Amino acid sequence: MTALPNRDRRAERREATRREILDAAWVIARRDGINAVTLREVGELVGMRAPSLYSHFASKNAIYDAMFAESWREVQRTFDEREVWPAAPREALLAQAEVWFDFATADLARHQLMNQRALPDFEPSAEAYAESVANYERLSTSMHEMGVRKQADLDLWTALLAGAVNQQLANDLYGKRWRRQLPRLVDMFCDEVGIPGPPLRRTK
Amino acid sequence: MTALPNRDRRAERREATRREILDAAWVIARRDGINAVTLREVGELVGMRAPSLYSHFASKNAIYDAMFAESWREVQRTFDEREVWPAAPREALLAQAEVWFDFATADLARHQLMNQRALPDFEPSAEAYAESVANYERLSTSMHEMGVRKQADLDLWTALLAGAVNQQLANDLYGKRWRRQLPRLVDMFCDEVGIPGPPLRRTK
DNA sequence: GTCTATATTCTGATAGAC
DNA sequence: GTCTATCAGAATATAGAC
Repeated sequence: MTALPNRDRRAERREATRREILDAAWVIARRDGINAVTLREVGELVGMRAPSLYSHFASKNAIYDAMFAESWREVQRTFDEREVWPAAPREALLAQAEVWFDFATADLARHQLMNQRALPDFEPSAEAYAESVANYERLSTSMHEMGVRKQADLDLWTALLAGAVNQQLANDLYGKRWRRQLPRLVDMFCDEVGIPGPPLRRTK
Repeated sequence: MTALPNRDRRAERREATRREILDAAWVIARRDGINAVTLREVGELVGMRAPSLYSHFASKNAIYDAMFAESWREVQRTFDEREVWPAAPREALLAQAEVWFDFATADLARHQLMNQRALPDFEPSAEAYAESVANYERLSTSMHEMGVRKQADLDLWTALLAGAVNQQLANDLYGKRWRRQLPRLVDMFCDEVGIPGPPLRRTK
């Protein structure tokens, strides 16, 4: 009985190539927009001809699908990586808002893929979409623990965050005009839904 | 001295054709997305071959440019058409918010053209962009009259509106989940920036 | 002002040799 | 798994006849 090696070098290599392909797609997306990714250029960046990509992804949309899924996993990871959150509820909410805001505004192409329907012929697969749902559930649970239990209150919170992100990306791509509003938005939200605690300092 | 006719029938006809072309482009955009407009299909809908469109528009982007400009003119017109606005400031703000919200959510393709960068190779001309600036100035003036004078306060207001619109379009396209939040958002805003008046009824 | 014909270029995807 | 060759089709835009 010969023991198999406990590392599958072939699978590792294969996974590394998929990684390279996705990285190349991200480079193009960040440079020219999420729409501008073409198989030819992805291939060029990884040193392959376009048809060879089909050995690793079933289609172009399969590449987008993997990008979509990994973006949402990255959100989760970004939240999980931070071990300490403020104890005071308003400070905690602000910290969460800032993490989400910074993530969303750090990469316009990613944001368009995740949150806007920028790709006419792309719809995430069920598996990829599940990553996004998982993130919403993390948010929902976290808010529930803070006492936000009504759907309408959660909707209010997502609207406040989406609005700040959206305005920042649309009107002040490299600035901080709407990021500065986050403490204010958190206070307004907390006052509205009855989360106690001393108000955060505000930017008036 | 022969009098010229006081109607230029040729110019009228020409303008009517431009109008038909734009209408056809809107039909396609609403059906398949703003990206999906092609000159072939626009031509088909107006009973022309694609190259003939070049007699009326210099390029495909010139069509998008006209669509962008007329969208913003339509916003202006929608606000101008309404003669009576509530006297109470909070009611007035709510009415304005609803008008904007309803306009923005009525047509996803139009919203993507106006407010998101859904078309990689399109940038509005200076003339078209001026229509959007004019709208912001109308908003700014109107808010100023209500006592909202700080840029940060105006930014707050645009973030609240953008957030509600964005969430509605992204997560509840045919519903009213975020439209119902408008009275609440108005009250929160007024409390925050010091606009007096009795609170609106809220949806909690 | 509309047409035909065409240039030019690009796209995602497949077949089959190696 | 990667290649070459190619398909099949789409796109915007231009030239020039009528």
